[in-house]
Amino acid sequence: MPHESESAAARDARMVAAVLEWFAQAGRDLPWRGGSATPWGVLVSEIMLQQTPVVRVEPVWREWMARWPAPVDLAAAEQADAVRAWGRLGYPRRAKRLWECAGALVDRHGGVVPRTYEELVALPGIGDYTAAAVVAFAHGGRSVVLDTNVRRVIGRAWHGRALPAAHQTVGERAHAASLVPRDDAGAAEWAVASMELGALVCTARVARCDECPLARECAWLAQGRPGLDLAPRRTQPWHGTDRQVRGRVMALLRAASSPVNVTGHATLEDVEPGQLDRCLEGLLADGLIRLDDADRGTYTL
DNA sequence: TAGCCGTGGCA
DNA sequence: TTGCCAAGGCT
Repeated sequence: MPHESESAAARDARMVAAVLEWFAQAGRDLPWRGGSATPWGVLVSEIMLQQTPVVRVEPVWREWMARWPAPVDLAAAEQADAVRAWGRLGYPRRAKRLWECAGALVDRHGGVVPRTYEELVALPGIGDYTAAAVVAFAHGGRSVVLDTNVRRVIGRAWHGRALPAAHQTVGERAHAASLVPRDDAGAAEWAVASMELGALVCTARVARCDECPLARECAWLAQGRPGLDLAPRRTQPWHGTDRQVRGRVMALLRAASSPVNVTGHATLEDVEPGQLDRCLEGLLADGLIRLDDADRGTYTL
């Protein structure tokens, strides 16, 4: 092996070790961490945490765990109850898919959360990240957990890039995989520690480099932290969009205990009829709402 | 494969 | 105040 490769590998190992050491003293004590939660609890937390901050997830997660402590419990519930209990976490399709996931766990896996990436990624609502996360955090197994936090940490510290590209590349994934410790426990620790570093220190907007265990080695910091302001992020439109109207319809139906005449409802008077109809069609197609009475125009979850 | 899908807090 | 963005997945 060439001397350069040995040196790079040693440097990688040193940086990984520094992140693990940092996490041991700075990591948060979250209820789904540290082996105190069941694999099902970990899975539920991962779905809830998709694009949603920890502080908003935690109370809802506790309610779900008390109400549906195992997949079989959620599978026996009504989809509408799952969507309602999802509350305002956002992306209610996640609630529907999690409910479907519980059913699939009962049907295909005897009500048990499987241990392999391949089995997990085949379940509703579980993609590459979540499957890898459940392998690591629910079962202590080795996987390549590559979320936006880990991508940002690696991109900055190793490559001097302010923010990750919109999509993963083969090369990026290969490099991330090469950094994962060989042993199961070390791999799982690296996953949670590198994610935590991205969540608490190496954040997207205000990086706290003075607190970072990688500050001495960080390529991005060494270059003067370039490229943060001109970051080409696609701005998410919101006001007046279908997305907003869908959210308002869902909020209305979540709060209702009986079917609601949505198109005639006072709180939606400002919405163009055409847009409201389009959103209702979309929600019906997504299986998030049901038409109760076509003549009266009433809907339910 | 871009585009789409909620929500709320913060700089 | 408002744009940014937070542990993605699906089509």
